[in-house]
Amino acid sequence: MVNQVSATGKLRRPGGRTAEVTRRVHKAILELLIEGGVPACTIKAVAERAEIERSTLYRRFPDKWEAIIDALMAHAAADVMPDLGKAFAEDLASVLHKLKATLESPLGPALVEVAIELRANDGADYPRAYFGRRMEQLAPMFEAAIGRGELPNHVDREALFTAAAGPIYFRMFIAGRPVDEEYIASIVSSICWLYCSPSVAAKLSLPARIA
Amino acid sequence: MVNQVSATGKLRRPGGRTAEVTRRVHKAILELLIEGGVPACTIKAVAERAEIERSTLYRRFPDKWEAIIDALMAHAAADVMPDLGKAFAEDLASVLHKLKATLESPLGPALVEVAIELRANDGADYPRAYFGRRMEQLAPMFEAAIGRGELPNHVDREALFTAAAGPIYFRMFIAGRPVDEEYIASIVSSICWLYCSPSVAAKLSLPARIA
DNA sequence: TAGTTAATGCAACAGTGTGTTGCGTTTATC
DNA sequence: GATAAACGCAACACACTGTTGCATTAACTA
Repeated sequence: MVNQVSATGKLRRPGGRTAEVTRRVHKAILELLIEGGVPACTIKAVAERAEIERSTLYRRFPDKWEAIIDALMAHAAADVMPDLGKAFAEDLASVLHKLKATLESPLGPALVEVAIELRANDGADYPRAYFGRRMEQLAPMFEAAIGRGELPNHVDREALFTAAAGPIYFRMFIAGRPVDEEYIASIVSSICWLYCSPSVAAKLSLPARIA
Repeated sequence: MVNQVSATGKLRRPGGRTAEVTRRVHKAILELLIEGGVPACTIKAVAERAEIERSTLYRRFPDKWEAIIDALMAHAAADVMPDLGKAFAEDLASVLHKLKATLESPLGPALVEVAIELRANDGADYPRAYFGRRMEQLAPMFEAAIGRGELPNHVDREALFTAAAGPIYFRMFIAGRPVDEEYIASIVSSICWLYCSPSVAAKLSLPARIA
């Protein structure tokens, strides 16, 4: 009788119309997040944009945050990283440029806001899952660098990426300052200086200890 | 007639009862943010906690975010940094431990949430102001380190602090992972390795290029 | 292909938070 | 002490959330 999904967490008729509804809901959520951020992404607005009923959304998701998570995880799963280049420094710069572009897009603040909101409420499950997905996507970059001998086999990938991406998030959202080419280049230099093998680091024109 | 403050931005009778109302509002906002984060910090709840009228809040602040900014800026202004030690690495570690404690407190997610929310809506004025205030508070630490010869005179203080604090924010809120003693120590080592003068860096037992 | 029922559409409802306004009262300032 | 700034009070309109009962459609399966 009750159409709730919470019991199993999965729909028992995932095909056809249901799949179409899911697709439209994801599309509507992402569009609304891009257009007006989380404040614009209300259940009512999502339902209208997706041309479905509000009650359908409430029967599918416990609250709007679960719906947003669903859409963002699907979006992340479909996302692809930049093509690999010839050197780790080059690849890392590409990844950070892509990150900058994402965070500067209207979807950027929404991504961060969702992570913060969910951490404050329901723990860190979503951030961990989202971050884990991102690390998986970065695996080819790390493996290529290790294959070239630029990074040691046992490099702490998460620590490296955190040291690279953390300052970008911080500078953009916490410090409220722009992230430009030069800043990204300085991050790449620092990371390589700290993590890459001596032969790679030696080639860097890093004005070390002077930043 | 209309009691609005938005025109000048300042109250024309800031003393006595008005000052008491301001004090109670700030106290109520911080308490509510600590107890239940931004979701708990509604205009209604603030008014009840501060034992004032809702309309008074609406006449003072354009919206609840302005009220929250007011309370957080006052809180930041009254905040003090840890006492200075004998070495820059020591001081930086103290600051990062304090940051970790703040971010792990119930007020932590609220601070980030406010920064994100405001950046998405009204630009980056508040994050810049808040960050600027924090940098001012860190000035003694930098000047002491420069005085000891540990940091060069022209060190980019904002870049240094961003490289130190950014990964902590990222690891805690974006990656959803805990920040422990060891991680802070590794950050301090990395920062000193990158920014401190060679004589200081030489003393560090940083497992460089191995993380 | 037909039957079962999961999934959705529809409509009404209660509850809560936001933001505004008019008017009377208190009190800070000169 | 006079003036009006600031506040208290009360009522209002509006938007979003979340729920529920019943009708309708259509996805699965036997």
